[in-house]
Amino acid sequence: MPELPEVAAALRRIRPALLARRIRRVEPRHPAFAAALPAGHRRRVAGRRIVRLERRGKYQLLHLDDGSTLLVHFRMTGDWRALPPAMPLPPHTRLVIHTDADTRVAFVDPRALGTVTYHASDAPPQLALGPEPLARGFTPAVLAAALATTRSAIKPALLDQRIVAGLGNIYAAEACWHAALAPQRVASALPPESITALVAAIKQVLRQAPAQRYQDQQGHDLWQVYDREGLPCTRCGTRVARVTQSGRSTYWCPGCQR
DNA sequence: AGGAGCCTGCGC
DNA sequence: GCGCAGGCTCCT
Repeated sequence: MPELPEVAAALRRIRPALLARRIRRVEPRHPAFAAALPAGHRRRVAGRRIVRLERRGKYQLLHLDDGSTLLVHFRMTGDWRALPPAMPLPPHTRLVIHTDADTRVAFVDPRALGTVTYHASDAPPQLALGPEPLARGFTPAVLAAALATTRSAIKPALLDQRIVAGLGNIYAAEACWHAALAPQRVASALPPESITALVAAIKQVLRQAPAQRYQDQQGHDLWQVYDREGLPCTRCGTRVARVTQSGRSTYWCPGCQR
């Protein structure tokens, strides 16, 4: 699920169960999660109080009362579920946080590519992240300056979390469509009007993303180009195309994205 | 810049 | 079977 809006929603979902609570135990339920958070780290986390929950890009930081941090990333299929008392663990639960209030939060992740890692207070996580796209400070001038540092095409550049923090493969493609920009345009060579349109498109796409899934009430996907190869563009009728950029699928409309 | 690897599930 | 997947890191 996880691009910025979904990560933000997941963090809101578990906040009541975790904020100001003491962690009684962190229980890995998959070898990769046990390896990423070894017994020594789990021991240090046990007994600590969670004093703040923060999102930065697609990362989540659970700040503990001794200055240490649990750093969380959903990767492709991670998600949080707050568990009502006595509810059995959902399928694909990879890690469980148990609190002193007997609340439980499950890290659910079918592909098990997500990560939960411990960072002591003297070595906090160093996240190489660009600006938050929904912040006031994310302006055309800021994006232009960031894009000037890369030689890549615009759509892969939008996936670079150092340029802007939180866009993933879907919303990067959708933003290019909304801005009527071909995804293979050289990022550093875009004219100011295009950058301005792109900033507006990014903010619009992220703001209108529902918290759960990007679908209407009938369960239809709301994407304009993503996963629509061969279907008519909703703006100009041209068939949506799929190309590979930096190993990822990019969907775009060759008719109206220039 | 491009590709492999990490993991598992899904649709063709 | 095979290809693909809303991500990131490390390698050539």
